[in-house]
Amino acid sequence: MRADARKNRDHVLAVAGAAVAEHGVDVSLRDIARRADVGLATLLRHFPTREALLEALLHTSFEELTAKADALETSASPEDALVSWLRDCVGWTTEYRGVTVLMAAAIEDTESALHASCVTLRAAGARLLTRAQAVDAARGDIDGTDLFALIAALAWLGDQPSLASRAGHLFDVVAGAILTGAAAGSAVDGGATEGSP
Amino acid sequence: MRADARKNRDHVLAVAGAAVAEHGVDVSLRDIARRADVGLATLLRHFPTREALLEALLHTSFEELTAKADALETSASPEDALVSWLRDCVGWTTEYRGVTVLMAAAIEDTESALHASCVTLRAAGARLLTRAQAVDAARGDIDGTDLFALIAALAWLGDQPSLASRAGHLFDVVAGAILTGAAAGSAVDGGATEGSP
DNA sequence: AGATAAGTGGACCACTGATCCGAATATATG
DNA sequence: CATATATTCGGATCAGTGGTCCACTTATCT
Repeated sequence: MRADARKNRDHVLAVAGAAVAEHGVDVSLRDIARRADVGLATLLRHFPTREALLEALLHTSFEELTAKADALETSASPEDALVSWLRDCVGWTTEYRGVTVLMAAAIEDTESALHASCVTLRAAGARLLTRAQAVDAARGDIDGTDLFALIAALAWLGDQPSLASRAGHLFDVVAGAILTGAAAGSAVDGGATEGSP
Repeated sequence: MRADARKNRDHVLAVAGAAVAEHGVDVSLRDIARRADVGLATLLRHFPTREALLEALLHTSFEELTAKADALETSASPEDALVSWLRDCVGWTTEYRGVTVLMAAAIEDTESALHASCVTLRAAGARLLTRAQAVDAARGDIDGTDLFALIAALAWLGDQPSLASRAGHLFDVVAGAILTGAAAGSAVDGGATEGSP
């Protein structure tokens, strides 16, 4: 790649990061190009689709999450590791408003630029889940895809302005449903606001 | 309203129903107008926003769901009534792909044409929930909005092609989390496919 | 320095929801 | 039945979206 192209690419990526943080992943690509003083065509050549742009943007985040899963696998009890990692996953998505829908679509779309990252993430979660199931800390009738779906659903809740305030509490509820309950009381801090209609 | 206008309105509504059933709630309004042999402006005068069109389209469904809640309140045990109604709600949304996002946005947007219907639905669910909580059949730390959020999250799962296959099973998981567990085993048929990665 | 391959971005396309306004039309009145 | 009027209609238009094309510029290598 030519030096100026690399510079342009990096600059676009930096601007895109700011734009996504500000307006969510549905931000207009044309706006990003404008803010980067670059033609839309240039942006689209470096990143042919919105997914490709996001993949480049979120790549390190994905790696961090899978690394964290690996670390937790040896540093924490199976149930603590699982719940802690789930919390990290859901919490992470809040930084990228709207990314949940794209990830849900990508997990089965091998054409999507986000596909590989999503599959890796699911595998990392599946490892933690299996480990928890092995010691009967998590119910046995769910698999990695179920876990991925639950993460996505909880993350989606956090994306909805009207429901985001409940996301934290409902995370505890759902996490409690995943765990068998033996040690759930300590693993899940159910201290959220009591039901207040 | 003039007779021809009413006829036009009804015709548009019928066509919209077919279009939404076919392509989901994000179907192009222009397409609906075209299929109804009507100008886009005509459609938008009868239904100024997409929400308004959907409100007219889903009005009877909303009424049926709240009526069902009322009926269940006297015909079934608190836990059975709650779970059965939840299942109906989630199942209903599958007929209108994409409606979940709009409903989540409408529940707190008093300007939305769907606002009133969503609030009514939430209230119906809250009644069933309170009744179940009164006999300790449902956990006490969730309220009507939490329930609405959980329904929305499960419905959203059903909207995602890649995750829809898990929606049924995960409904059981989440329903089990709402119930206290005393009678959960019988109220929730956990017979879905075992985890098969 | 010149040849050549690579990168660029303005102009364009089809599409979206939304708005305007002259034309068509149903209804009410003479 | 004929005319007047108020209502409804829909094509034209606008700003916005993602995406594609291609003449032009520019960096790089010989």
